[in-house]
Amino acid sequence: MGKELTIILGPTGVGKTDYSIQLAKEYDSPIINCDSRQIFKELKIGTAPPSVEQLAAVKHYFIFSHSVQELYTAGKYELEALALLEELFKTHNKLVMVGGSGMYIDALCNGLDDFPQADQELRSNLMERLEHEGLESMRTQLKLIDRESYDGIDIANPHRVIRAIEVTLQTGRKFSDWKSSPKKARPFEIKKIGLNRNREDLYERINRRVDVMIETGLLQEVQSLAAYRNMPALNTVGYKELFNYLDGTISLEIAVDLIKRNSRRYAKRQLTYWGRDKNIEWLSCPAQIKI
RNA sequence: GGUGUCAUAGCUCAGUUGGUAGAGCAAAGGACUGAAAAUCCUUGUGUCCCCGGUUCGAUUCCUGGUGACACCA
Repeated sequence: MGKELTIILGPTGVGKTDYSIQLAKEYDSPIINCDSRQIFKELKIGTAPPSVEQLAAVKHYFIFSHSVQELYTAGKYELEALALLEELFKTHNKLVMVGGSGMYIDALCNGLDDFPQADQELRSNLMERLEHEGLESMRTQLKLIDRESYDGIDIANPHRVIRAIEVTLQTGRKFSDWKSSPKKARPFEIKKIGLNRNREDLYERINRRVDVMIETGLLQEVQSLAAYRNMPALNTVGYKELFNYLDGTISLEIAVDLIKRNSRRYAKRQLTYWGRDKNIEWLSCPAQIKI
C-alpha cells in the first residue's frame, strides 16, 4: 500500500491543532509538527502549542524537541523530519503533519539546494558590516562577487543580500549557481490541506488567544528567557514585544496590542505564502470552533 | 438653560486665503532556497455631520439643526 503524508497547514489561530488531532485519531497516526517555533521546549505559552491533554491524546513529534539555545533552521528540519517520516512509514501508511511554517513545509516536500548552513562567524561579521557600512555597501559587494544574485534577489532585503554574500564567500561558488529550484523525490505521496476562515473571525480568534496567553503567564515565560533573547528563536511574535516592555520601552498594554497586530500580520503573510501553491486543498472552518 | 470650541479616511488629526483633500497609525496586496512567527516591497475617494443661503462654484463663508467637549448658571 502506498504511503501518504497529509499536511495540515493554515494561518496562525485558524484551528489547525484541533483538526490535526481529529485526523490523527482517524488515521491512527502520530502528529509531526512543522511549526518552526513549537519545536522549542522553552516556549510553552507564546507559540500556542498543543495542550497537555492534546499531547497525551496523540503522540507528537517536533513539539518541545529542541532548545532555543541551539540554532535551528529549515535545512535541519528537512533532514530530521525526513528521517523521522521514513522511520514512521515502516509502521504506518498514513501520517499526519501540522504546522504553519511555509518554508519548513516546502523544505520537507521539495527539499532545499545543497548549499551549506550559515557559518556563524561569517554571518556575524557580515551583520556587523551591515550595521556599520549600511546596506548599500553590502549590495556593492554582492554585485561584484555574484552579479546574477544581485539582479535576481530582493536587493532591498538585508537578510537576502547577506545570505547571498555569505554562501558565495563560504563556498567559493556563487549563490546563484547553487540555486536549481529543487524538486527532490520523496518516497511517499503528499497531500496538503489548507485551513482558512473568514478574516474577521480569524483576527478575533487571534486577539482572544493573545489575551489568554497573557492570563496564562506569557510575561513570566518571557522573563525566564531573558538570557536567550538574542537567539533567533526568540525573535518571535509574543516574545520580542514583551522584551521591549520589560526594557521599559513600551507599556504592557501597548505590548499586548502589538502582539495582536503582529500575529494578525503574520497570519496574512502565511496566507500570501501559500497563495501560489496550487497543490493545497483549502477548507473553510466554521466560525463555531473554539480555540 | 446661556456662551464658546469642535465635527474631514476604520482611529488620531492636518489642510483647502472658496476650485471636492493628506499625514501617522490601523488595514489591504505582494515577495520569499538554512534567521521564515524571520526579513523585505507596494497601496490613501472619503456623503470633508445634516438642511438651507451667498457664489459660476461651498468641505471651506453665513443662518438654522444635531452631536461632543469646555466654561458660566
